[in-house]
Amino acid sequence: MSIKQLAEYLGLSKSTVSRALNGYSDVNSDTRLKVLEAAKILRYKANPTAQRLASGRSKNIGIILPANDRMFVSSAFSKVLASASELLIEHGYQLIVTTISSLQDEQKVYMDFISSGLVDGLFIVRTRHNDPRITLLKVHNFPYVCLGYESGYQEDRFVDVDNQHAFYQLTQRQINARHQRIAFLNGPVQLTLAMAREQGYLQAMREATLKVDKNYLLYGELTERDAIEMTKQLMALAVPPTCILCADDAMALGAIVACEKLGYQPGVDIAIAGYGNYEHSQYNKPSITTLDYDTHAVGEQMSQLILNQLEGQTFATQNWHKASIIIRESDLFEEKFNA
Amino acid sequence: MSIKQLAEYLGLSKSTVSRALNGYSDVNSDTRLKVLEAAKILRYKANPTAQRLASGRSKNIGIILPANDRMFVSSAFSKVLASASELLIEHGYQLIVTTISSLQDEQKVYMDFISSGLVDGLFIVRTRHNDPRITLLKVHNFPYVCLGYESGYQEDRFVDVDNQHAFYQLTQRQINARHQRIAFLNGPVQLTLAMAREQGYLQAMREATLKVDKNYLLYGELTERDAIEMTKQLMALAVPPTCILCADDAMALGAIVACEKLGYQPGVDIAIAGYGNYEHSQYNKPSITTLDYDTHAVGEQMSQLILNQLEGQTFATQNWHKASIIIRESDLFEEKFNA
DNA sequence: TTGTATGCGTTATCAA
DNA sequence: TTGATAACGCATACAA
Repeated sequence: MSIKQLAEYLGLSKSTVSRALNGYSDVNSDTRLKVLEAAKILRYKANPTAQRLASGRSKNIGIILPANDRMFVSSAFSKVLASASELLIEHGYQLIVTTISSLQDEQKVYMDFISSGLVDGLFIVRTRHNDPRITLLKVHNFPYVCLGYESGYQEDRFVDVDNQHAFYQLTQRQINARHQRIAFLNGPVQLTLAMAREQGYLQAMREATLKVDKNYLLYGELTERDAIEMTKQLMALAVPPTCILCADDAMALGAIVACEKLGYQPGVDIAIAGYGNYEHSQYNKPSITTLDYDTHAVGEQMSQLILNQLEGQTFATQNWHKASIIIRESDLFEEKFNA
Repeated sequence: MSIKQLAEYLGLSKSTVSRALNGYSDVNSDTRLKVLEAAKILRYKANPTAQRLASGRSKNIGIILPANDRMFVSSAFSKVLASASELLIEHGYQLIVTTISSLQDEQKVYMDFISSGLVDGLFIVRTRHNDPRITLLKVHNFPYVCLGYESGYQEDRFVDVDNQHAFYQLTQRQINARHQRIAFLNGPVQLTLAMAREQGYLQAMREATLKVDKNYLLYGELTERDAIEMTKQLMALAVPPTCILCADDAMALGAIVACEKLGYQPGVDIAIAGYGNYEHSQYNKPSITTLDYDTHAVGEQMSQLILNQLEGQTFATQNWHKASIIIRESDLFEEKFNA
């Protein structure tokens, strides 16, 4: 069923049918009704590929994720994507996720993707310091929205959790609990989220005039495994910390496991907290104190921002989302910390 | 940079250039070299949309996932997808993931997807009894590969873990440990994976001439939450089980949490095991006895099967993959079980 | 071995 | 308000 057949059936020209279908004003309203009805009866569906070629637009938003074990695994991130997708669908767009393996050249993959006509816009996640992907998209004037922020980002092109404030709060909480030796297991240093979280941590420490031992600030992947290694290092120090903050809940779990193996009891001997409120955190023993944010709102916001660019929509933008502390067992404290 | 410009630059016709680029044999090898070189220099990239329209093929494999919280969250599944994607990329294909919300009509979404020309083939996951999606794809003669199996599936169109044998083994292990009252928290009954796992469980029980109390076989979503509810039911029975097998590790975690809340000590008072070897299972307290399979091989296999259909490739097919038990703490047993 | 011509299913431009 | 006609960028049957 092509537009040609539909036109023949109606005794009209392809162009008239096309205009009627696409809501153009210069078409007789009777004609439009007939066309619409016939389209319904004959179950006519425009071929998206042909539309794309002719119009230059695909109605797809893309996102490129690393094809490794952790591809989709952060449950918080999965929720963000799910709600981003739902809003797009409501507006006639589809989210399409594709993968990049570590063997592929990132710039080339992005370049191919945007020049393929497969997508009209891109979501960029895990933004990095001076992110080369953003440079590329800017150069080619390609619509995008970042999940992540760094100074210089345009207001209408990013959504982020206020990571700095989140970790500022989380650190203050430990300071109020009279911790003095607070370590921070951070994610990869080039990620903007890691930089922001670190800033929040440092700010709180500074304000409390607590010294940050260089050995207390470590970087690794956001995995249990790396956190275990880093925790071992921490606890082997001459003066180990009494509190370990982690860049996400996977690391917090790793820290807990490592501490226990070393004979410490998290939530009693040592305080540990994470970020992201991952599915598992509430069930862990001890349950993990964490930072929670509105994943639904973040996902929606990303879609709204890209639609603003693409469709001239005017969704009100709210770039920044707050994270709030969920107090659980892993950072309850005892007087002994202050010995 | 279109093929037309490239042809003009070379002083050749579009068709010759096209054939040279696409590896046709009826082109002079000198010409081909020139074309290839020029394409490289000028950074010519064929426009996929135009290719698709002209050839009717997209070089994309699609997969449609529910846009809900658990969309990507099983870590085992994420790994499967990652390696499926990697193999596809090696062969010039891309995996594209799109979502379906609970508000959308599934048949319509699948229909739109396959008639859009966006994908050449589809992966079907979470196969169901008499899956209507498969019926649809068969009717339209659209290439697909299932992750999941039910009697009647074609050999070259599915990959699956031998769920039945997996749970047969897992149940036997509990029987050998002299458990007599073994419950099974299963997934949604319409899923083929749930049916197969249940068969394995029943088979082992039957062979051991153990009676399966109807109250011991429950169905729910593969989530911690549902498992918690189901476990409460189980343990409230006049004669509660001494062992709870779960359809996946998320449920196993839920079962553990619920049992502890009720005063039981998993791994001591009660045995619990799961499936999938989720990231978290090894770190839980108690660590979770589970069934592990080669996610990498499964993902690769899916891609190979779809390429066999699409490209006339002849990858050797291995439909069935074995799961093996990883013994951990959650189902260690004590004599008291046999009181 | 190469080139010409046509088609893929739309949208968009311009006359009528 | 409608209809020819030309793109869109490529693939391909057929002719040369």
